[in-house]
Amino acid sequence: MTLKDKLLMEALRQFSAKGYSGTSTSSIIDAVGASKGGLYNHFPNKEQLFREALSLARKIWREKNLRGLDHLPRPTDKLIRLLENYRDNYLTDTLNLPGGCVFVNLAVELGEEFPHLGREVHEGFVRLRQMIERLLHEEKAAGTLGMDLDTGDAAELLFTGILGVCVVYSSGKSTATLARSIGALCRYIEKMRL
Amino acid sequence: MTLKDKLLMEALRQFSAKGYSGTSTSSIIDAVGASKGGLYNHFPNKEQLFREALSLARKIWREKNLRGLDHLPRPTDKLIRLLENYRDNYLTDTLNLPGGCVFVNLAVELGEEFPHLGREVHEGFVRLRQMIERLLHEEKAAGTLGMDLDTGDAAELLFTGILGVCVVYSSGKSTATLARSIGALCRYIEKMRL
DNA sequence: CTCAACAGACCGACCGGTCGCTTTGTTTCC
DNA sequence: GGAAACAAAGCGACCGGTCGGTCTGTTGAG
Repeated sequence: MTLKDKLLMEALRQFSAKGYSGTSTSSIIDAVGASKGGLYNHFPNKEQLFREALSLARKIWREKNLRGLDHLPRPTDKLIRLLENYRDNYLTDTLNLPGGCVFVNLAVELGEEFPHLGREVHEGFVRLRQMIERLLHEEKAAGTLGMDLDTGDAAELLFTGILGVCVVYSSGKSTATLARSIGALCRYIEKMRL
Repeated sequence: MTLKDKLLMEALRQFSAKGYSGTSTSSIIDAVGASKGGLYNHFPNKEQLFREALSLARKIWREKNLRGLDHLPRPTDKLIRLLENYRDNYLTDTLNLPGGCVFVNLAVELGEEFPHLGREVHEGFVRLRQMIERLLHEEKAAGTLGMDLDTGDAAELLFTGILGVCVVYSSGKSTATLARSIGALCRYIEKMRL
């Protein structure tokens, strides 16, 4: 693995756990046994290192959370799989994301210090919500979801629920609590099906 | 208002928006027109200033979110009122909490840098969840909630939903989205009632 | 006069970032 | 094939500036 990759992974680890301001370039360098010059050969400044670490985080998010969704024909099965992925592959990926979901953890700090990055993360949230609502809408159109269900409200519950789960897990790091929360969300989905 | 109070309020404002590491004592001092001596006359160090700002935040949380709950006899009405308070009095209190819910925003950063403070915040989360489940349990015991409802699962949905709402609002600061999310949670409560 | 409250100069440590140097790997020429 | 020439990667001392925190001096109320 190249130094750049090692620096990016370590940066993501530390940023996700300690925030942007709380992470110094020196501590990233020390952790991978590199030097200032080595880091600044690959990144013009700390902010760019952070941007690329966020890109890596987006890639990891997709790889972990969307895994196995395309095999499943039923939209609500995709949703349940997404939740299980959050529980089994994403949030508990202590190698890459020891601090939990970096987008949830840094949403605020970013919005204040780098408004543009904050907006990007916010748009990611919006897309997740839209994806959930689209899946619910698909299944409703297929007629297996109960005609009285408000897919917007249900999407809202699932979406905010997922983000809340990320907060609780980041705060307490309890896999038992994580499993209980994800389980409650999954059962909510199962109950809305006919 | 005394200098100490002004410093505490300003500290809470900045900590909630920029995090602990991202906020310097100097910027707090500048914002209230004070001096280093003035601040360190009242607080032995930055960490203690932060601890007392968190205590202030807990007081504000109770004042804003529990307002008017005791008049309401029906437990689920209390829950709906709590959600409305989050929407109308707490999250949108731009004077004290321009960054949104400080507990949600700092849950991660704290756990890593001040494990003890992180645990305190986490315990606050657990208490909120317990309060929600207790209210649901009360109403279920009163027989107006449907015997097949799993109060643990419902509490989980509402609890993680509230935290998720805090994240989204902190990230986007959209009152329209906030109203929609809170509305979805309220309708979820109303639907579970007989 | 006294003493707590406050102001602000000051301190060492650490921050993000630069720069000159060494090492390493690749290309080129014979 | 092998050595010279070059470019890129990596290193670490160093820079100005800011951090949290200290200390001395001033001030104003009782």
